[in-house]
Parts: sequence; C-alpha cells; structure tokens
Amino acid sequence: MKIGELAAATGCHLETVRYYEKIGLLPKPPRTGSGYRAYRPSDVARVRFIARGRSLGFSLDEIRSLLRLSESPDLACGDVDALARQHLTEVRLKLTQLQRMEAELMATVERCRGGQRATCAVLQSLGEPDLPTSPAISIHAPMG
Amino acid sequence: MKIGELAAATGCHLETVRYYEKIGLLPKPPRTGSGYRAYRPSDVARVRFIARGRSLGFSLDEIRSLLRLSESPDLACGDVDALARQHLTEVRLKLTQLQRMEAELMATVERCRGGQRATCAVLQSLGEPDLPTSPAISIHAPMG
DNA sequence: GTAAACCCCGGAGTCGCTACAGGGTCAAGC
DNA sequence: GCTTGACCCTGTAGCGACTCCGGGGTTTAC
Repeated sequence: MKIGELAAATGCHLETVRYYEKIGLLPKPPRTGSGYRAYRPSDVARVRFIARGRSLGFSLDEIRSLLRLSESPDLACGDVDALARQHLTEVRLKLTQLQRMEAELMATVERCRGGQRATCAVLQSLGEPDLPTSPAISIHAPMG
Repeated sequence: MKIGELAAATGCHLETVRYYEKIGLLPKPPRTGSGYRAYRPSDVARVRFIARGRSLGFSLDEIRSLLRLSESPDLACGDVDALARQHLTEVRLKLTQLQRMEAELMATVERCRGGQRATCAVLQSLGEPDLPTSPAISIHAPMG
C-alpha cells in the first residue's frame, strides 16, 4: 500500500503522513525498489489512532505517550486514564473561556444596533480596560 | 514609560510588545538618548485594545482592521459590527466542536474505571474508526 | 564600585501542519 | 515506442502569535 492509499484510507494529507514519520510518530516503512513507501494495513490503524487523538484535541506529544502506553502490555490502564482526565480538564477550561468570549461578543454586538461610530459598542468594548476574568486565549482551528 | 512598564501595565510580555511593533500593529515609539523605547500613556490604551481583541479571539489581522476603523472617524459602525458578528459565528462553531470533544472524552474516561489494559476504554476508543461527526480541531491556548 | 535589574538587537524555536520546487516512476493510450 | 498524466521522492520555507536565547549596553541601588 502506497502513501496515497494510506492517506485516502485515513483521511490525512500525505504530507501529514510523511510529517508523522519525520517526527517519529510513525515508523519508517520499508521501500519498494524505486523508493516508494510500502505500508502495511496495521499502519492504517496507527494513523487512525493518531487522527482520532487529534480530533479529541490531544497534542502529538500526548498521542506519542498514548501510543507508547498502548504498546507496552504490562502497563495498567491508569496512566492512559490519567492522561485523558488531565486532557479533559484542559478542554473544560478552554470551553469556559470560549463561553465567556461568546457571551461578551454577543453582548457587544447586541448593543451595537447600526448606530453611529461615536457610540459603537464594539470599539467601546475593546477600548475598555481588561476584564478581570478572561486571560488571553488564542484559538486556532485548521479545518480545511 | 519604558517597555517593561508598558508590559506590566498591559499584562503582555515585553517581547510581545516588540513583536507588535515589528509587525506594524504598534507605532515605533521615540527613543531615549540611550536607545530605550519611550512610550506614552496612549500606547497603553492601544496595547490594551490589542490584548482585549486577542482575548475575544480576534486575529492580529482582524485587530489591525479594527484599529484602522477606530481611527477613521468618518466610517460607519457597520464594518466593525460585521467583523464582530462574523467572529461571533466562528466562536460558536469552535464552541460546538469543543463541546463535542468534551462529551466524548468524558464518556471515554467514564468507561475506564481503573480496569486492565486489555479492556482500556481510552485506547479502545482511540483505536475505533473515526467519528462521523467531528472534524480535526486544534486548540492552542498560551496562558503564561 | 559593583551587582542586579533593566534594556537593546537579531535570530531561532514552538506546534501541526501545508505548500512548493525540482525531480523520478509508473500505467494507460496512441 | 512515446507521450501524457497521475503518482511518488526529497528538502525547504511558510503560516500565526508569540517565546526564548545569546551577547551585549545602561541604569539603579547599595
């Protein structure tokens, strides 16, 4: 199975597959005579594992530990669980911040009913001193 | 006012302030005899405007247009409002994705009650084929 | 006088990809 | 046999929004 097929089977770009190999998340596959990567079906499972972890918001480093844990059969489930729980905490924190952001934006936009610039609620809101509540948060969602 | 004071007054790192200057979001301030940046109080307001925009999830490019809009008083509020509304839509989309992520993580973690590796729900869940619902989303929140 | 705290600059590193340039390989159609 | 197009290779650079580092100069406090 060539890289394009693997990519199609997992929904990843093939550049992404190569990237995972480069950073050591995927083992280097054997090559055909002409140098093409030759994957086995188990590689599909591994890439799916990674993709699924990403879709749950795990970082590639976290996924690396999850993979290691999943490959050492003498380890208890507890480590995996701890990682997931910690991650859940982080997700909830981000949720809270995002909800606060939504409420504020909504209030801001609500106040601005096509009025004049001098009274624009959006700009006023941005000019106000910082909220006591919300720390700076940046959210970047590549969804293409 | 020196850059360290500006940073303290706005809650930014001073590298961040320099970065904003570098990309043209902050005007180049005058310098003292020894080359130190000398800021005026109005610069605090501008950096706060940026920080607040960031905390609302605006990109630096969006903030750049907001700043431009806020400085050209003959423009209507509509443009600003449209930007904020568009942004609200994006925030809501991210919220939905994050909520889905939370629900799934929670369900996964709940199933794992200190069981054995062979039946670890977290790993099982990661090994399953991809969800039909959730596209890949990555969230990065620098909160130092 | 000297040590600590501040400031300068330029450049590299972070994360998770994505895109590009400049080539090689392979299968199908004529 | 030759061409066309789809696929593959490598290496490198780019994105956004910072953050950190090295190697220096300056100012302030004791």
